[in-house]
Amino acid sequence: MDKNDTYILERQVGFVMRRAVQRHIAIFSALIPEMTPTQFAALAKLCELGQASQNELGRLTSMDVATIKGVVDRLRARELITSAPLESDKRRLMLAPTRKGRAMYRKYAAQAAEVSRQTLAPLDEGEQRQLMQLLERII
Amino acid sequence: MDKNDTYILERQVGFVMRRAVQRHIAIFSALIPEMTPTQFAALAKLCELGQASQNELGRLTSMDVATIKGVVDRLRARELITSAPLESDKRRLMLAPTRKGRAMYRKYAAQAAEVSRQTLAPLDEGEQRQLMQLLERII
DNA sequence: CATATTTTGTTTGTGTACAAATAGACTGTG
DNA sequence: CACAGTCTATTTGTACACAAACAAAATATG
Repeated sequence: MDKNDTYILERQVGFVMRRAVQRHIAIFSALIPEMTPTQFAALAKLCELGQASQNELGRLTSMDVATIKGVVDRLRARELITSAPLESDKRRLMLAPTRKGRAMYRKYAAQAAEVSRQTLAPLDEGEQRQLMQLLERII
Repeated sequence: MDKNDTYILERQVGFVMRRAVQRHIAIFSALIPEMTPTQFAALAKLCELGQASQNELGRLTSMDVATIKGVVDRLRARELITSAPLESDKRRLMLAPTRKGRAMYRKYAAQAAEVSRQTLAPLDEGEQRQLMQLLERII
């Protein structure tokens, strides 16, 4: 078998990305132990929108229906968001942040930006921009 | 609030990486529906090593003790690997691929490389190298 | 040698992540 | 209006991922 034919785990994008995500999550949970990146993403997007249906929020945060349900359930259990069926379309579950949810978001938005900063810290500014642009193109 | 102070979910590395990983996993499961990326990683590394303890394999594939246990359990249930306590160190559980496991690895190694190729397909060769190098630096 | 520490593995609990099946509500078209 | 197709949400099952607590075995150190 030729050396170049060999499958080298460490050189596969999937493996490297998985490790980079692991490091990112570790940084996140060190800086923001109160919630997970996923929960913060959902809360942040909902605060940005003011309100949204569960499905909508899932699409905008790239979570599938089952995943967003779990995240929403946990945010609601902590009283960070509310949910109520929409009168004009009884299929839809409208979500909105509570005052507590907004406060939580405001409290951690700067920290969350710091998480991104620390994650990218090994790179200079130009490299950071490059990485982001390259990543966006393989989504 | 200044516009530059606003936390924009879509511009955070964590979010973009999460989406890139999602796409990668989708490509993987389309090309190799028989196993998950994680399972393939463990099998590939074990085939490369010939044998390893569960702990060792976990470290080399970046899986924590609980995760590698689950992955090993599932690979063993499918008779792709065997496990046996080591006589000279009864704490350690030595793993080795079965003939079936090696065959599985050989069968899909090329496909797995193709997964990486398709994941990076939107980029030209230079950009692919760049992305890999940048990712490796933020691990 | 005796015991403190480290290493390896297991278990439990929580939280993503997705597929597939189901149910109820809406919409479009005949 | 009827009803086929679509949309939203839920449920179930499987698979990572990690923290924390535990047990057993090995190693280090006094």
